[in-house]
Amino acid sequence: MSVKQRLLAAGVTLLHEQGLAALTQPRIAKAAGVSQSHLTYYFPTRNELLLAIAEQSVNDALTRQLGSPEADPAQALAAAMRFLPRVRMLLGLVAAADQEPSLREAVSRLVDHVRQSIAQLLSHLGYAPEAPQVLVFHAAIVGLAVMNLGRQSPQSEAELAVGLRQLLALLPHPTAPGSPAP
Amino acid sequence: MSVKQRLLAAGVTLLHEQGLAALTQPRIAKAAGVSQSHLTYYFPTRNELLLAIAEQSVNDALTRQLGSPEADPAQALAAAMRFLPRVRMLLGLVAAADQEPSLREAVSRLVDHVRQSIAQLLSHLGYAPEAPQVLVFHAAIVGLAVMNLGRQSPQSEAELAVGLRQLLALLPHPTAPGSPAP
DNA sequence: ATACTGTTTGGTAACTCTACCAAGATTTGG
DNA sequence: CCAAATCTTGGTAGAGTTACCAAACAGTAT
Repeated sequence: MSVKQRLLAAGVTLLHEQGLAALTQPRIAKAAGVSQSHLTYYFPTRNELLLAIAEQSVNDALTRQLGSPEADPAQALAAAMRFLPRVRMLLGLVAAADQEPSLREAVSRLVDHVRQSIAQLLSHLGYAPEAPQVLVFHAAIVGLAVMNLGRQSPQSEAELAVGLRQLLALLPHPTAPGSPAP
Repeated sequence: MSVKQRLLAAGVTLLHEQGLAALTQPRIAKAAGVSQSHLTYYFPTRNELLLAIAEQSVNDALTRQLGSPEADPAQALAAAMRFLPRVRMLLGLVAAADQEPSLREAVSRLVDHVRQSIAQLLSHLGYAPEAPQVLVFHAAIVGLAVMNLGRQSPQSEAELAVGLRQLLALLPHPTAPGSPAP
């Protein structure tokens, strides 16, 4: 494993576990087992580092998400919302992109990919939603996950399940697999 | 206006315009026109300061939101999603609460209040949604706003309008249609 | 061997941030 | 009017951060 990969892996882990504020050069370098000054050899500025970590994190999440054919897609969605490290990572990404316009393209790609996999998941469930429905489905999942991260209470946990159930109820017939859309 | 109020107002402004990372004692003190050391007189620790600013910000947003009987509630919702300073503030609050459990109660109160006002807005529109529908409505609005903050692109702006329209279409018929569909 | 290229390290300058302290300035209560 | 409480400031210790630099190191081609 190259030093560069070790650095990126350490950065992703840090971003997952402690959020954007903990993503500093000394901590990443220490976690990767190299000197801090050596990190700047690979990533001269903090923005380059952040961009590389963001893309790595995005790729990780997508391959993990797309690479696993879930037994129950609805369960997979629920688990994804409950998985705080990823929500934390995404929140950090959004906050960083808000302040650093060069990151927004990466965020856009991530949003598109996630939405595509949500559409795929829904079609596996027997739904055939149109684009606007996938949009609100995606948005609602993001919103539920964010509101859970900020509260981390029994109530917010419960809302994840209730919200998901309600979302599925809003879509066209669940019991008719392969049902065509108008 | 007392010094304490000036400090809180400056903190809210900073949180709105530059996000959580910019919320430091020196900057708030400078914006409020007092010495930095004096800030610690009122707020000995950073967490106390952050909590006070968060609650002030929450109260501001709610009173402004609830205090104005909007001509068109749907327009108000669209405007709220597009208002980046508030989204930025909420994102910072969530991130802070994620790392600082003592903030989560304030976030919970905020979430409840916002959801209540959304329900009120929807009933003004002629809808009579049940609780789970308000939940997904709220979640979708949060998600749309967050995804827009992280991209700030023409596409994300467009999704705000499309998503809102789709959300309203998912709810039961308006019993008193005040405005014809565009 | 020698020169060249890329890797790695320790050290550090310059900056920012939080928290504290001693000492004035101002207001308030008796 | 005076004393006590409250407010306010400059200064600073100590920790953390980014970014840079000179120098040691390793491999590879000449």
